Amino acid sequence: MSNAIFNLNGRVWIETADEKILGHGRIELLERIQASGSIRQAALQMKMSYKQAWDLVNHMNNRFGQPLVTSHRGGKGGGKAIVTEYGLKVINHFHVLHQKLQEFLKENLQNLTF
Amino acid sequence: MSNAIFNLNGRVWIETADEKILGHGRIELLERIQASGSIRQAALQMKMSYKQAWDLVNHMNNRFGQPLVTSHRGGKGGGKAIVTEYGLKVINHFHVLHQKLQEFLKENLQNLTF
DNA sequence: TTGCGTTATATTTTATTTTATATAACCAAA
DNA sequence: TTTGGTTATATAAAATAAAATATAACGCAA
Repeated sequence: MSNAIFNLNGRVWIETADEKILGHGRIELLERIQASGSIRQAALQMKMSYKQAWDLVNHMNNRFGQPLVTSHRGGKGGGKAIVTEYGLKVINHFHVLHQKLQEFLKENLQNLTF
Repeated sequence: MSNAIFNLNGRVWIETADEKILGHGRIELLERIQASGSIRQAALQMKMSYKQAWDLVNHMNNRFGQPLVTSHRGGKGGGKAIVTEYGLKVINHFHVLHQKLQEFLKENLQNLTF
């Protein structure tokens, strides 16, 4: 039977020896960049500052061996950002992990006795 | 084969509809209170302020149906805090969850391809 | 060549969180 | 009855984090 009061939740993330480099929030950011073609639009959608979004993208690009996002300024629309093939692969990979975790959480919620 | 650069990590926690009420850090706090018999000593060990530790304990006691920690001031040693039977049960339960998550993480690290 | 909307970056300001400080209440034991 | 070390609580100070602001660079399109 399920527990009506408490819920079991969780997160997974990718880290190096000393820092987190990819998790739930960054994945959402990547997806919104992919959908909008713009770091700024993605930031607005997630109610974060452009600076914060740019820092996150920059950090990911630095930590992974190759860029997950490439960007250009000027031109039609003022500029653009796209998620690379590698970035898309990372997103998909993370989705699988996330899905598996949801199953894990669902299974273990059943056993909660408090 | 395992991945030499990246690691997969994660956490689980108990929450109500609107807030987290028990996770990794609070469990460690409970354990240290149990071991030392003191909120203050537990806080010192975890390098957090007494206030922060007390707030966490108070929050847990409020959110769960019954207290996980009971405390008394004055007397021998100046006062004391103990983890209730219910609290001990919660700790053990969380340990099982944590252990299962570690296995989950270990299994899925194998599949990391980036 | 001018304007547009974005990327990229630095700096300042504001807000939030954390830590420090102070103080009262408490009670067993000396 | 005094001491000691803790619980419990409030307030002030300090440290961090977040947000706002400003500005240059950019290149396509009108």
